[in-house]
Amino acid sequence: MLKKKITLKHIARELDVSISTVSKALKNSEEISRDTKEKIQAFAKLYNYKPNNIAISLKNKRTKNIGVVIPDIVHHFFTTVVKGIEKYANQKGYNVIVCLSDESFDKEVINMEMLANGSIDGFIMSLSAGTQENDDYNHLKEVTEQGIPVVLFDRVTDEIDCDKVVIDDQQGGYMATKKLIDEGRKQIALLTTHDYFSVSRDRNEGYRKALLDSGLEIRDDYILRLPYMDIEEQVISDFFDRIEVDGVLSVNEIFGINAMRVLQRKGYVIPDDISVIGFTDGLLSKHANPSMTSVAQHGDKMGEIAAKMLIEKVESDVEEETYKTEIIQPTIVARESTLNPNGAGSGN
Amino acid sequence: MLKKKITLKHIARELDVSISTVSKALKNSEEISRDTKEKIQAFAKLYNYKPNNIAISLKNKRTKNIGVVIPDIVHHFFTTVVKGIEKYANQKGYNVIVCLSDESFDKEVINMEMLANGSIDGFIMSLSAGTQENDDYNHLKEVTEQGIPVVLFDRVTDEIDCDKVVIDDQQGGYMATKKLIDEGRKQIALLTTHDYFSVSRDRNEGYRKALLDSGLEIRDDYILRLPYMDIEEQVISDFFDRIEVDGVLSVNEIFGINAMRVLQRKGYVIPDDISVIGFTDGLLSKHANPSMTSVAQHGDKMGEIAAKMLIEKVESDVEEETYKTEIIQPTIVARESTLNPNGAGSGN
DNA sequence: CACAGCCACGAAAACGGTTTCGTGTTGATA
DNA sequence: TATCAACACGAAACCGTTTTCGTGGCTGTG
Repeated sequence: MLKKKITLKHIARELDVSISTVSKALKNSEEISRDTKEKIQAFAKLYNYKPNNIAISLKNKRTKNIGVVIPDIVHHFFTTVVKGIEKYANQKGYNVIVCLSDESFDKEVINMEMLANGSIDGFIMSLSAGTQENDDYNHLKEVTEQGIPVVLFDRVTDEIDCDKVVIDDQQGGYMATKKLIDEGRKQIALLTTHDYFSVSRDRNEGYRKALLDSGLEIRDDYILRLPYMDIEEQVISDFFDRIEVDGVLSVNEIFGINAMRVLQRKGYVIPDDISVIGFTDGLLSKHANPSMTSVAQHGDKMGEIAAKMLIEKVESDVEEETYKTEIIQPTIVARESTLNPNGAGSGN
Repeated sequence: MLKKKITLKHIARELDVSISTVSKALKNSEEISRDTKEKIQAFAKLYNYKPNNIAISLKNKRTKNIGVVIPDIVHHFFTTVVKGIEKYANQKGYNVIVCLSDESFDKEVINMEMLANGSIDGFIMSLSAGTQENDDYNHLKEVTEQGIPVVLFDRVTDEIDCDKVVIDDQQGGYMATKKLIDEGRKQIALLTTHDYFSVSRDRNEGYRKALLDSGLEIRDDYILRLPYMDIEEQVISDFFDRIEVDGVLSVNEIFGINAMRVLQRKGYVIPDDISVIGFTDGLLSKHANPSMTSVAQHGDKMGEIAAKMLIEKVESDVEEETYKTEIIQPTIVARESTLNPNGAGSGN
C-alpha cells in the first residue's frame, strides 16, 4: 500500500550503477552514455522519482522558501499583499512560509529566529504594532548581519538598512483631503490612530498639508484618535456631537465604515450632507451602503514588488550593500460616499 | 560586518574537541564531563549558535513544517482558518507554508507536488473549485499513498480517506431557515451557487428540510443560482422582481450583502419587510448597514482542530489507517437584518 | 608495440547535524 | 599487579543530494 519515496540510492542499487551516475543521468549530463541515461531516466519516470528538497537545500544552501512575517492575516490589506507575493514567488519556484506576529513584538522575534536558522532564503515583512511601540529592531539587525536579505513593506523603519516598499501615504492623505476640499467641503474631520504607526503619521501629514495648501484651518478638535482595535461607536458618536463637519477622512476602512453608520443614525445623508473617504480600499468599502470612496493601497502590487526585490537579492551573489525604497502611488477609488463632480462612473 | 552562522564544526575546531562531543554537550548529554559541557555551552551561547533546521530535517525526516493549500487568501473565512492553524501549529513548534490554488486544479496539483518532496510533514487543505469540478483527486491519492498525512477542511470529498473537519452545513442551512420561519416568514428565497460546491449542496439541503418540516412549499423559482465570482446585481434585481418574498437565505456573505442593497433600493425596509440571513459570518456581515444576521463558520476553531489532527498523525509513528471527521456546529449570530423575537442583544 | 587521449563511470567529499559504537584512560577491586 | 568497570570522548555512518576528481578500458597514432 505505502509507496515510499524513492531515492537516488534505490535507483542506483536497482540498476547496478553508482549514485553519481544516476544523479548525472537524471540531469542529462554529457558524461553519461546514451544507453545508460535512457535506462536510468526510464526507471526514474516509472517510479516517479522526485529529488528531495531538503537534501538539495542542505547542499545548495538555498531553500527556495521565502519567509513572510505579518501582523495579522485576517486583514484584507495584508492578504492582498500575501497574494501578490505568492503570485510572483510561485512563478519563480519559491514557496511562501507565512508567520503571524499578532501585532506582538515577542512573537515577531520568535518567528524570525525560527525561520532564520536555515528555513528561508529571505524575509518579507511588515512590522508589528508592538515592535513599532518598542522601537526595538535588533532582531532585524541580527538577521541582516547574517546576510539574510530583508524587504520591509508598508510598516517600515529607518533604523534598518534594507529594501523597502511603501505607498506614498502622505500623498494618499493629501489626495483624499484635496478631493473633499474640491467638492466644497470646508470642515473636514480626521479619524486616525495613535502616532506610532508610521502610516497614520504620514496620512495625517497629507491631511494637514492639503488643508494648509487650501488655506483651511487645522483644528485639533477635528481630529479623533481611536485605538486600533475594539472601536467603541459611542466615542465616534460623541465626537460628531461635539463638532459640525461636512467631510470625513479616515486612515483606515473600519473607522470610516463606523463613522458612516454613526452619521446615518444621526440623520445625515451621505454624500449629500457629508462626504466620507477611507483608506485601504477593501471589501468593506466596496460593499458598504453607500459604498465608500477610498484610497487604494494596491497591496497585490506591493507584494509582487517586494517579492521581486527579495528574489533579486537572493539570487544575486554580489554582495551589494545598496538598498532601494520603492514608493507606490495610491489612487482614489471614487464611490457613493463622495460627490462626483465630474460625473464619472461608480469605480466599483 | 557579516556574522555568518556558526556550525558544530566551527565550535569543534575552535575548542579542539570532536563534532560529536559538541553535539552531545549542547544536548546536555550525560556522556560529557561537566567541564567540557560548560566550556562548550558557554562558547555556543557567546557566538549565538543555533542548529541548522535543514540539516536536522534531513536527519530526522521531519521538517516541522505544515503545508496549507487553500483556494484563496483574500477571503475572510480562509484567513480565519489559517489563523487558527498558525496558532496551534506555532505552539507546537511548526511553521506554516501557505500555498494558493487560486481555485485552479492545476495550481493545486503543482503546489502539492512542490511541497510533497520533503518540504512538509503533512497537508491541511480545502479543495479548489477546479478540483471539485474535475472531480479528480489523484494528486491527493498520491500524497496519502506516500504516507503523508492529509487533513481536509470545509471543501472535502468522500473520494479520499483522510481526516476531515467540516461544519455541519446542512444544520446551518436548517437553523437559518428555521429562524426565518420562526419569525413568521413564509416565502423564503435561497441565493446559492452551483452544485459542485459541497458546502452549497449541504446548505441547500438544510434549507429544503426546514421548509419541509414546517410544511412550507419548496419552490424552484425561489432559488437563484449565481456564479461564485463577478456577481451581477442586475441578475439579483431581476430575481426579486419575479418573485415576492419576505425572507432571504444566502449561502455566503457576498450574495447576502448584495441582496440587501438591491432590496433596499427597491424600497424594502430590512428587517421590517424582509429578513436576510447570510453564511460565513465575516467583516461584511458585521459592518453592513443594517448589519447582517449570519451563520458563523468558526474558521479559527476549524483551523485549530485541523492542525491538532494533523500534528497528532504526524507525531504518532503508529501506522493507523483510521480516519475521523470532526463536525463543527455552526451558530447563528443575530444582527439587525432579522427580527429578534426574543429581544436578545445585537450579537456583535 | 608503446603511449596519448578520450570515454564512461565510480569513489569520495561536502552540506550540518545525530547517534551508535568503539576505545584509551582512570580508579577500584581481587 | 592483573582485571574490570566506568568514564569521557572520538570515529564513523547516516540522511539525500551534488560535484570534483580519479581511473580503467578502449581507440587511434607514431
